[in-house]
Amino acid sequence: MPSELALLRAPGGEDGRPQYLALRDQIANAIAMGKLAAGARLPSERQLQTDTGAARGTIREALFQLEAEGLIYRRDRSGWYVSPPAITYDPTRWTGFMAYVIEQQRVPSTEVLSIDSVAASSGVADIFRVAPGTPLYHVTRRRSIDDRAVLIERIVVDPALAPGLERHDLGTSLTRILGTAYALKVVRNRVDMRPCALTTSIAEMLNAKPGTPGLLVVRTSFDAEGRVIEYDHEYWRHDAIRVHVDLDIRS
Amino acid sequence: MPSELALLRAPGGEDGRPQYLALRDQIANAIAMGKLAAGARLPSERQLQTDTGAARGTIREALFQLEAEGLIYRRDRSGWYVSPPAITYDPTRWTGFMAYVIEQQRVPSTEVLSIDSVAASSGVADIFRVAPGTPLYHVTRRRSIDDRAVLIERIVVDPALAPGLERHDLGTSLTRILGTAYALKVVRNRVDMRPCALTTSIAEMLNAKPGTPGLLVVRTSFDAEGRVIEYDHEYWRHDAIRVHVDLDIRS
DNA sequence: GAGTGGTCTAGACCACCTT
DNA sequence: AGGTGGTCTAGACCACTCA
Repeated sequence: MPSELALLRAPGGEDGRPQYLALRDQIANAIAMGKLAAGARLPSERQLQTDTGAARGTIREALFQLEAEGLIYRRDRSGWYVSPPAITYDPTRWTGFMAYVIEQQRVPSTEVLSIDSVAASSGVADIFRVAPGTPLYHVTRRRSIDDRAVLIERIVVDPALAPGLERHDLGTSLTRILGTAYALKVVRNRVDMRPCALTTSIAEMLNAKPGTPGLLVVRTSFDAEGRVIEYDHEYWRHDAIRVHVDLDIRS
Repeated sequence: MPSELALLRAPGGEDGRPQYLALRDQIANAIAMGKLAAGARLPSERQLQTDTGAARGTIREALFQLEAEGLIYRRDRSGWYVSPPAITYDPTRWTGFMAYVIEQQRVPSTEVLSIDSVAASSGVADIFRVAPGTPLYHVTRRRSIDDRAVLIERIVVDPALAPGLERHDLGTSLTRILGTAYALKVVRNRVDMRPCALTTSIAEMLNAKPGTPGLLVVRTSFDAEGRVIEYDHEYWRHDAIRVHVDLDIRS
């Protein structure tokens, strides 16, 4: 049974254009035309093989290409799916993930994967201005948009500033908890971003294949006294985020 | 003749770890230990085949993985090379590419690939607040760090604000030319960033393979009157850039 | 012209997800 | 249990780079 996608034998080869790019174009078009909606599942690789007559490796190259462009993603060993639109992230207006996503008419959710007390390594101790070995909270959370897991974050918080943090519901907004329960108000954010590949451990938690392209966001939040309130590593699926900054130039 | 890298037969397979990840680790280690310096060329894929006994496809998977992580890059049909360190880009302190790179002890260069007058499409006309069809300058440049091409940019400028722009040397800092020759001072920057894949035309100009991971930076610069001074699309090699923002939260 | 990566084929077996 | 993607092999020919 041919797939509903009406794929032609990929015409590449004769002209200079590689076959896998021709197939990429067909699928990209199907997405652009709305024949494949966001979240829809693509035909299986073997189905695409019989549809197009190409070898499986060629099919997969086309899929990898689309993945790199952020048009599709995979759930490990389950299938390929059309990526939903990305969320816009603005570090200058940071009010927390939940508020952010809701503002963009999407449905956020947060799961706490673990919360531990870990002795500060020398690097982290430096950032928090505490002695190496000082116990710090490590909170690991998974955040989803419309039920698709899009990021894993590892947050470090100083228990001296937020004693008993583990007794709060960390499945909501940590920024709000720190503000209301501990009167810690963020007045300055330092944000670093860079493309990366998801490591095996992170990829597992995102139900992705290790090596999937990602974006690493490192956020350091300070209060008015210059103390570090949160030190946060966020590993995003690269197709889920878009960064937007709008600001006056410092003189 | 074995390569100088002393690669073992990749041990994967017996344990759960895939062979290509084991090979990835060996190469990543060689880079971390300094056995492969930044800019150094890796052994050829066929050399790695004979070194490790793995099939070429497996070798290439390891290389793709390292590429996604930003550790290595390829020059199309020439070979694989160790990536130099990334440049840190701070949109809040934007003073122009040249100044930026020099500040980080690297050597920048800029080539003008083309400069044309193009009728404004409706989208661009909107941004510049001119009638669609109004002629606008389109400048395409290639910028390199230490002689490695790292980004292609396409800048749009309104000739009404900068008449005769094409008669200036655009191989230097456009920001400076606009400031000194036209008294156009940027006071506000809007920056959008997102991971992308390099299209065929961009990839060609960067001497990269189409589909190579990249980062797209869209920058819109305004002057004190709110006029758009520059509208700029920058396509970066993803391993060449790191974004850093440090700011006070707006209340 | 020799060597490089780029593309492509046609198989195979596996771990895991799904039903 | 059947189907999915994940991994791997062993070839082949091509376009292009580089010396």
